[in-house]
Amino acid sequence: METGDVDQRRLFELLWGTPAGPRRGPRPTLTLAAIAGAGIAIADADGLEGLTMQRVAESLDVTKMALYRYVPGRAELVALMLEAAVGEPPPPPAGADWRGQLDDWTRQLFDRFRRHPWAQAATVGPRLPGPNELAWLERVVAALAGTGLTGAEQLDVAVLLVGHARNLAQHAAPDDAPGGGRESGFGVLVRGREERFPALDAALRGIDPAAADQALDFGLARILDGIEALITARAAAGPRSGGAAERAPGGRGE
Amino acid sequence: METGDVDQRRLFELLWGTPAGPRRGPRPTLTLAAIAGAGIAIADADGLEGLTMQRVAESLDVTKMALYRYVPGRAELVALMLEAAVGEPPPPPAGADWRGQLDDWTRQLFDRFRRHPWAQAATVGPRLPGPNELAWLERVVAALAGTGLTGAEQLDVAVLLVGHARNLAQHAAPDDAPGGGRESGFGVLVRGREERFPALDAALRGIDPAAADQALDFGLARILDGIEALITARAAAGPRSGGAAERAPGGRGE
DNA sequence: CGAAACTGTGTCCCTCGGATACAGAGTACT
DNA sequence: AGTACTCTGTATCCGAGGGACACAGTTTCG
Repeated sequence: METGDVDQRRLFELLWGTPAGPRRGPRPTLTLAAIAGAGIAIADADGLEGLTMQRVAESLDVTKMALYRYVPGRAELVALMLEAAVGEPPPPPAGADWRGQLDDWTRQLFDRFRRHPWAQAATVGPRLPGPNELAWLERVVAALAGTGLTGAEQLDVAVLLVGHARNLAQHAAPDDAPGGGRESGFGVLVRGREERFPALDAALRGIDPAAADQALDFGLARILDGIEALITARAAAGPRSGGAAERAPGGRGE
Repeated sequence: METGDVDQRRLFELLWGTPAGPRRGPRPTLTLAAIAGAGIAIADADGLEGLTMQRVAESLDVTKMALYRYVPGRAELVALMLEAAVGEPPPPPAGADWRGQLDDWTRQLFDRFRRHPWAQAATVGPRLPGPNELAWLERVVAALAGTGLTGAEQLDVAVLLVGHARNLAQHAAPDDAPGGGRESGFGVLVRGREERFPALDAALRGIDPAAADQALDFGLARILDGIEALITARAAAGPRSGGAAERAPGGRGE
């Protein structure tokens, strides 16, 4: 499993190509969308390691090899599943400023990741993004237009938010830890080793098991606060004509 | 490959257990550390999908099945490799405040991830952390002790920073994109579809290819700014006795 | 010195991704 | 209409890889 060899050219055609005109032979019984959908259903239930060409084929009432008429291999199938699973980005909330838009955007993306835990594993390493994925990105950059951030910074914000949504979805994926307190996860590991992890022990002691798992909110608020600080500082410092204001000199932001 | 079935009990023993006393039979020719090291070398070179029990065994001059005397299976081997690859956390920079400590911490972790690209894929989904991993976490929480943040918030900061380091390592892993501009990555996809991704196109146009890939710095600065804002606000609002100040009410902070 | 326990090995099996060759179906051209 | 071409789904086969199992050799304890 996990051959990893992706046929970039074929995959590009699958993700970005047009449906192609009328062919000559017998008409296909399957569609890319149907195959991706079947794959998603399986991966949602049993994870990526439960996704086999055999099972996808069975769920579509065809032979395993029939799938290879549509998809070059497993890796490309996963890429198609990912593109279908993220779907089109939702419309931005009406009348929201950049912060409201990004807040909503991140939560929506988080939700997508939570619904498809396998998407975590499918988004490791450099890969070819699909139209939907790029459309999500477009939303972030569009929301930040006119804030005074440079193009590079706008993309960096997108990377930052995607990362946060992705990561938090991972941590809270199947809500395996009912309480976030000392009883679950790290708690049982720290117990009995308090002298080795004193700070962790102290931190875990003062946790309300009910009000935990707000890591998404917390991190998102911090990130947006940091961006807001940069935007206001940038606006106060030099409200130049909104032209070719490039990456501000000075290495590490601020 | 990627069986995914992890023997939690055995793995816990491997990660946290003591080396055990003298046994009876012939003394083992291998060590867990040696096996993990061999695995790391292979995965560093060819990625996780290049890591097979066969190859690990060959590089240690034993049979494949000999490995199973030490490690329950491939999944557990990867967990051991991860624990060994992250290693012990570096000592905090002398005389640094919480911000300096966290900044250094994140960059060090980023470096670890960059050195072992497979660690990305090995850290998806909930898993049992090892002593080293917990020691890294301890450092963050220790750095934040006395800042007025609650225990839960301190852990949330750790999650946030780990996520950022992990994500950025992924994006810039093998510096495949020499320039970050319109020529690489998204650039070629946006070109010719400017009407579909107008904001992306505008953002990509104004990018200095040389000064790109500062996403780590940018995101980290934003995150730390956000945390700093919270800390100062918390200190200004109510400098109570540093006792049981729990999660501040108000849902989405700020 | 024998028994027990542990190590490394050889062999076997199953699953899974993928290549290849073939038979049928539908379309385009004469 | 008929024929040739092309595309679809299939059956068969292969190799790689993870892991079970039984066996032989080795070391230590009673």
